[in-house]
Amino acid sequence: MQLDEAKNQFIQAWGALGSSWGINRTMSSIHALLIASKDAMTTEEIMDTLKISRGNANMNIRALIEWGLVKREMVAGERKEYFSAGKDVWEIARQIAKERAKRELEPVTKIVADLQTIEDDSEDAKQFKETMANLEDFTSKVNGTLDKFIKSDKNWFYKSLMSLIK
Amino acid sequence: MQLDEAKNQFIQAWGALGSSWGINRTMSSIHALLIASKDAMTTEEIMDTLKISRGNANMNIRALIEWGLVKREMVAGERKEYFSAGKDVWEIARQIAKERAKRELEPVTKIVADLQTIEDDSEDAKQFKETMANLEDFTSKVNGTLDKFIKSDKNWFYKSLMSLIK
DNA sequence: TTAAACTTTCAGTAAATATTGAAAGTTTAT
DNA sequence: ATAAACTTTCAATATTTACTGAAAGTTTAA
Repeated sequence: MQLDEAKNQFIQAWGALGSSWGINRTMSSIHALLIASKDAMTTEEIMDTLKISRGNANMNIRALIEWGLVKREMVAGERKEYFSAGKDVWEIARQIAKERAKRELEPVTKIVADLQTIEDDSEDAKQFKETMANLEDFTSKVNGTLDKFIKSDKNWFYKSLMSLIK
Repeated sequence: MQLDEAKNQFIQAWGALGSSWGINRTMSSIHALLIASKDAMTTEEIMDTLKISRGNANMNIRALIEWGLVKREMVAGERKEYFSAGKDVWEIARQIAKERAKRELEPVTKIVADLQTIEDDSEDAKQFKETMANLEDFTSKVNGTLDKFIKSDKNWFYKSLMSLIK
């Protein structure tokens, strides 16, 4: 297999993975392309390689920057902007976990907490409240772990995980 | 707040959460409805409550059953099928993790392993292989943890998690 | 067996989401 | 100040994904 072919397959696979987890295909593909590339790339190069429009490239690069997965780089003497992605997989996972927890888990946790305040003592309501309480307990534990993970350096998490999986 | 209103909000929130994680809204809503309901429900009741068509209800109920999140129940003397969802949040998380890892993580892991076999010793290729190796290491660790999680009883995971987050 | 009670399928349609590309906006060098 | 080099925006459009509902299929009781 050639390097180019390998990169290509990686871009495909990463793009598909993203899209089945609710991240748009182009965003994941650009991310994959930058992960697989040694050097930083310009918008133009990204457009050409992935055969996407300027607008699409621009929007998704910006999204990746917002997620903290890609950063802008200036090359001395050049007017263009260059983009690169971190190669540290732990860091990538951390960033993704952080963003998604913030955007999607937190709002639900808030609602679930509220829902336990209903005043109704039917059997049905009792059971509902119990389920919500369990759910809150669970999400707060997940969040707690994520928080530690997010704040931790790679080593801390690595060690904990190792001891966890023995 | 009334119980019905609370259930409603929960259904909305759970549905939105699912859809931002690549699980369709109806599927998550039905799941939420069944989690929030003390008794098992028929297709008819689900259709009415969520205002969805028969076909949609049927397809998503079947998907939930495939995922192991919902089960059919027969009520003695009744011809209709009743459906209910487990209320144990740990079990739910376990089931979801298991299904998604199988469907979406495994294929990528396989590809990533392959991609390290390219024969090319440019700097660029060297770096690419290194990134892929890290990625493989990472996913295998995640998978290992998931496996333990999936096979474990609630207690095992609870204890491990507690020690992890201290 | 047959007909009522129920479940499943699927072609057509609707809704949500992503993409394009041209125009507007911004920055920089001279 | 201005024009070239570049970035951003957004309305129109294409693509993907989900939903409907009627028809076909299945099961059960008598």
